[in-house]
Amino acid sequence: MSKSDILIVGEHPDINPRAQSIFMDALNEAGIESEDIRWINVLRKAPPEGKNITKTMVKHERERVLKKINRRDPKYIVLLGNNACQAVLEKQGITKLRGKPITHEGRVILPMLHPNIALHDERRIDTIEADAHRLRECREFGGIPEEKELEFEIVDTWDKVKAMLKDLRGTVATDLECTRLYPFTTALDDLVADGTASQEAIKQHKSTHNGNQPRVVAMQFGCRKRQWVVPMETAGIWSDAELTKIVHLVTRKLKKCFNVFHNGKFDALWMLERFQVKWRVDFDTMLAHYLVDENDRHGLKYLAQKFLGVPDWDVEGGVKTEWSQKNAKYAAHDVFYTRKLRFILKKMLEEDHDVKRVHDLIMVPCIQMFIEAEHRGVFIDLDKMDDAEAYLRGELADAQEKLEKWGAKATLVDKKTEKINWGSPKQLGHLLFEVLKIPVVEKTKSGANSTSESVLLRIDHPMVGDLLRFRAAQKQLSGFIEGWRPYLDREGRLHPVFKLHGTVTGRLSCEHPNLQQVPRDPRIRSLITAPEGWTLVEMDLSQIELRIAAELADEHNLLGVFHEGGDPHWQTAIREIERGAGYAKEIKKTVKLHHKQEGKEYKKMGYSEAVEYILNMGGNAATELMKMWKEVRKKAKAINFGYLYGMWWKKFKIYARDNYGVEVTDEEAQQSREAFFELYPGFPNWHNKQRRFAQVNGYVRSLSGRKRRLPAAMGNRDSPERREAQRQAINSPVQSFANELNLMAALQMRKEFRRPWFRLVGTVHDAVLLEVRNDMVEHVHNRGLEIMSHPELLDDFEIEMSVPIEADAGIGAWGQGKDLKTWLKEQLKIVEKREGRKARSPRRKKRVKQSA
DNA sequence: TACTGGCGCGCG
DNA sequence: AAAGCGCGCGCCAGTA
Repeated sequence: MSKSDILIVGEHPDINPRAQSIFMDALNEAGIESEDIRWINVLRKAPPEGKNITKTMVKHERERVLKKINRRDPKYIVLLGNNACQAVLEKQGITKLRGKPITHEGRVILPMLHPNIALHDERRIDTIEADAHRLRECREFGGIPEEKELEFEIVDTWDKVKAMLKDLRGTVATDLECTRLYPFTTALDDLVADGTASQEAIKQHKSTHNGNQPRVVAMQFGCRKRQWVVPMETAGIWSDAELTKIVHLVTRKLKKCFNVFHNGKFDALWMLERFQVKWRVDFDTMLAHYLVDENDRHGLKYLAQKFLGVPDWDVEGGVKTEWSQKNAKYAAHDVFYTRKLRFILKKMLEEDHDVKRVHDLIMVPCIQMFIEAEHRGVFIDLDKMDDAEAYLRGELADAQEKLEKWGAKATLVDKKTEKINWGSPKQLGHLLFEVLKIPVVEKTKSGANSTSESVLLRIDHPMVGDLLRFRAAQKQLSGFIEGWRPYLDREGRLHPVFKLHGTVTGRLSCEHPNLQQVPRDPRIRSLITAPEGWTLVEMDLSQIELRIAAELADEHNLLGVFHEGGDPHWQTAIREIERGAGYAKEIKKTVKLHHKQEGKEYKKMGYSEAVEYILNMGGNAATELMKMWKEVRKKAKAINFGYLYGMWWKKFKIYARDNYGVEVTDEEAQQSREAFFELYPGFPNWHNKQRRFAQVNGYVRSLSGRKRRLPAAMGNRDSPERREAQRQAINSPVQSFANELNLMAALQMRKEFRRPWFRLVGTVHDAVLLEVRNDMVEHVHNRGLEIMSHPELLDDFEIEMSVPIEADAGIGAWGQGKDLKTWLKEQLKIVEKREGRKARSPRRKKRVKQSA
């Protein structure tokens, strides 16, 4: 290693001395001395006080800097900050470039953060130190460090195919490179491919799919000694027929291997979609790490860095989506390290048997289940979707037109259209609070005048209604009509992706699009349904979190309510209303209607008597008579959950104001909270127990044994952070186990019900969404509800619950599901109609008759 | 021109 | 002193 072989390219000579010493310290730490380096700057002088360095300033210096570099002829160049990158590489984006050495004209160039940034944010020192370390590695290696054990073959001849197949045994790590993330060919893909897509559609396609068609670029396998990289669909090396052959040969061999993936659901789903083969995932390094540390990140590169301390092998985005030698090398790294990680994570997982059981009995089986669910997707009623779109566009235009009258007064206008942007909180705030001089109600965290819904509702101005209509229509249109279009396949199905590692509690998250946030508004929710001959069935665990909380806290009163088949949310609903003295008229009216319905004579009764009466009726009966009760119960549910998980009375005040329109006094709010805990005195004890446990141990567990690590809950010093962690210690086991029950039931249904007539298409935390062939609806309904209320996996986990678990089912378009009796009656009618029209079609007739 | 953070809001 | 939890996504605005 020769001295002075490193050239630092700084911004200008007047570097802040502290920044300079941070940088030099980092270098020294990494074993690089000051005599090893020389220094030049992009600018010869610092810019005048208060002036920033501009792109053009840098441009002018570029040539001089390059000349200087050539004269000094260093082996290694460090670029400090964005301006140095701009000057030398003509590239920007230091956060992406940093830490990744590149070779150029025989020199190694390493972009780093400018040490100035550490003056504002101390945490950046770590990054600077890491990059200094990378510089040392480059210097020791004499170039960009490479994995020495890596030995990959590009499989481009039949001889290599043979050799590869022979090598596929034991533990094999498998991975794919693809042109994009979404494997399904969409209707939009077709339009783009045949050139009939509109400009707008092309733009949409570009932003969701990078403008690519779904193709597999490479398929790679990490074996004991070698990595095999097969060029795939976009490479042009193998014909389609040859690829099919290779894929089938490989698939057959993999059946006998121990198959390791990093996020195997992704790869197996792609192979199922593109080549119709089923791959089994035996171990998933991403999921394993998720269970070992749910708070950390789980990316492959990150884990390789963390556990193996290897250099970053990442490449620019474009390389991953196109076949090339560089792509092959990158691909080989992926499987090489995935295979290495498997052995480390296996050990870590085995350190905790309870967590491992969650992995083995729930998470890994879920991989297979969700591959199928995502492959099937959810069916969309496209005609109805068009109707919904037309309605929403009308609504939006109408609201906007009515708003313009007020917008004309605003001075802040869009320069092009000279109109206010009603979707901009900033412009709207300017209009409301400065032009129209409406008193400010609330500030946002960052100090802006809030224009949130709860604020608008408290403003007395004629435009509020139209503003809310505008926002509602805009939200539904952009989120669920336009937002869904890029994902609709040729059959009109969406294929949401479920992330098994998406949350810290063990719940799943969902994206592309998110099925778990579809509005309950029937205009949107009922767009999700099933195709001809099939029916959508939703089953949900009723009041499951409350039941689990009752169980965990051993809360006798609440347990009692559940054993008697009561409805705690309804109780809270009526009691809280009573407190707020609202809805007296409605309560009496409902009671009267109920008498009429029952054929009983209504005798005048007092308010408190009516309250008792309506309590006994139950929420469902009340909702049948007056629809508003459903909404009231829903709000009460939020209050129950709020208190259960540590909500304070001040927030209840806000909640009562925003949801009931009632201004509650401090005393009343405090009473409300006290009443909840008087009603359920077991909860405070349980809260303390959870807080104490988390404080001592730094984690909590759900009934299944899944861990939620809460380091912030530890220690003796009270702080907002510790409080937050303690509330999480209360909520987490409940949320976690509710989800696990749901998954257990889903897994069992998949096991018991046969593919030709049953498909699980999604889950929503405490509910499953199923597609069932019409003739099997009754069976799935009856057996499915049994499974939901006691999945057999509970026994494998040795969990015994004293609280009864109950499930409900809705049959038909999502959110408009009917009970079994109603649905069967309707089916009979449909069949009769069909028989009247034509005497043929005996098969379908028979099926439905069987079920009826 | 492309990314990031904050906000607001959809769901459980 | 201050106190429900867990998500994803569209949009805006600021910044690179």
